[in-house]
Amino acid sequence: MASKERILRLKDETRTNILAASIEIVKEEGWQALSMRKIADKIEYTAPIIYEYFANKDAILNELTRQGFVKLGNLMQVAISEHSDPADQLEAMWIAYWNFAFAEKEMYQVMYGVEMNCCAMQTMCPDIQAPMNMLWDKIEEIIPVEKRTEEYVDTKYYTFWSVVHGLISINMTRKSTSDELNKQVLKDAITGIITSMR
Amino acid sequence: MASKERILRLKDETRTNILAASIEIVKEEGWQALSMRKIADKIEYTAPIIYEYFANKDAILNELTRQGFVKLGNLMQVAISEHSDPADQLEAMWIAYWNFAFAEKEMYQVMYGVEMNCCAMQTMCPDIQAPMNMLWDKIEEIIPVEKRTEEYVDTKYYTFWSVVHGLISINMTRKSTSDELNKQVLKDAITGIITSMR
DNA sequence: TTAAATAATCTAACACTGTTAAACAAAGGT
DNA sequence: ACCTTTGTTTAACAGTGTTAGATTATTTAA
Repeated sequence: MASKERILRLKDETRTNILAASIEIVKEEGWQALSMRKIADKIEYTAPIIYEYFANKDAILNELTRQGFVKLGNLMQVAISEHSDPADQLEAMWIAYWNFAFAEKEMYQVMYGVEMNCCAMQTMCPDIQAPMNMLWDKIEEIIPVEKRTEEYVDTKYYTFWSVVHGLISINMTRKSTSDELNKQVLKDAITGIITSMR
Repeated sequence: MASKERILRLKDETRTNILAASIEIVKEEGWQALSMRKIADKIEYTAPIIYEYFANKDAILNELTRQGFVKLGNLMQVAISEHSDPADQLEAMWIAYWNFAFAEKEMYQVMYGVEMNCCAMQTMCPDIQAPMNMLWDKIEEIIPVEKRTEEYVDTKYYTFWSVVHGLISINMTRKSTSDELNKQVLKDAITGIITSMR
């Protein structure tokens, strides 16, 4: 009966292998170069076998996206743990967000890219919502009680996200801009919004 | 000898038809549904003749992108002409940018989408640079002379763009946010940056 | 007007893509 | 040993961008 477990473990392993191979290809050649046959080649199987583990290609991308959000959430957790002042924590969280975007560039593109299938976003599984909630909660914490309405927190959250995400996407298409300029704008924007909301 | 001109006019016409058909398909089914055979169907030809007018599919997308930037530039020109105060002009320009993004959603995605081929951006033909220059110049105009260094203008330009583009992309993936909230954040951000830079 | 040359257009194919159905092989249980 | 289930592959379909060759239509020259 233990062989059942071994086989389940093996199945799980090739599932993991599929995802690992996918992420490898995406990192090497960009996510538009990801093909079922290329994945199959890398895990030394033929393409149809992948459909035993994932419904289709989108399901693979969805899973990668989910894992990306989990990773981002963990990085934010670390950022929080390294500071005590809420404002410092929030800043560290956004910088973690920024660093993640460039450390896992292709990942970020799949996670936030305009081109992604919108259905994935509508599902909005908890893992995907987690980083957003972490930021939302921290923003709420910083805003003084007398201003703290849901709408106000929302506004600030979207302002933050817009600035950071906008800056990231602009830097992904045009790499010409200097890193100092970027960090300058980023830090300025973050501290600006933080001071403005308390 | 006038027949030569007629023929050239006809050639130009089918070139225009190809672009018109493309934009139609893109608007109807999104830019990922654009295929050479679908274009050919729409202009009542077969696929290979498109290659008489465009080197490949990317060339078509590039041309559409160029035309998008031209259109955006014109809209900005109108925005300028409708105000006299530079700060009002700049605000109107960004709002024109915002409106363009949603009026020509697919266009904007092709123009600024993270997924686009980066080579198109490296070429950076004048038409593509035009709207950027218009904004840059207007920002420069508003900044008082004592602060007016190239780096400072750059910083402000990128801050603007980040906020607006970020807000746009976020709203393109998630439509849930209320329009009032968006306009609020947009106007707040624009006036905020404007007051901060003079 | 007819013949040759040129231009315009299409057919067919190649090498890909995601995806599915059917065939096959290997293992397990009875 | 047989049957069933599971894992895996082969072959195919419909679609993609793109190109070479054949075909048709038009213009030019004799």
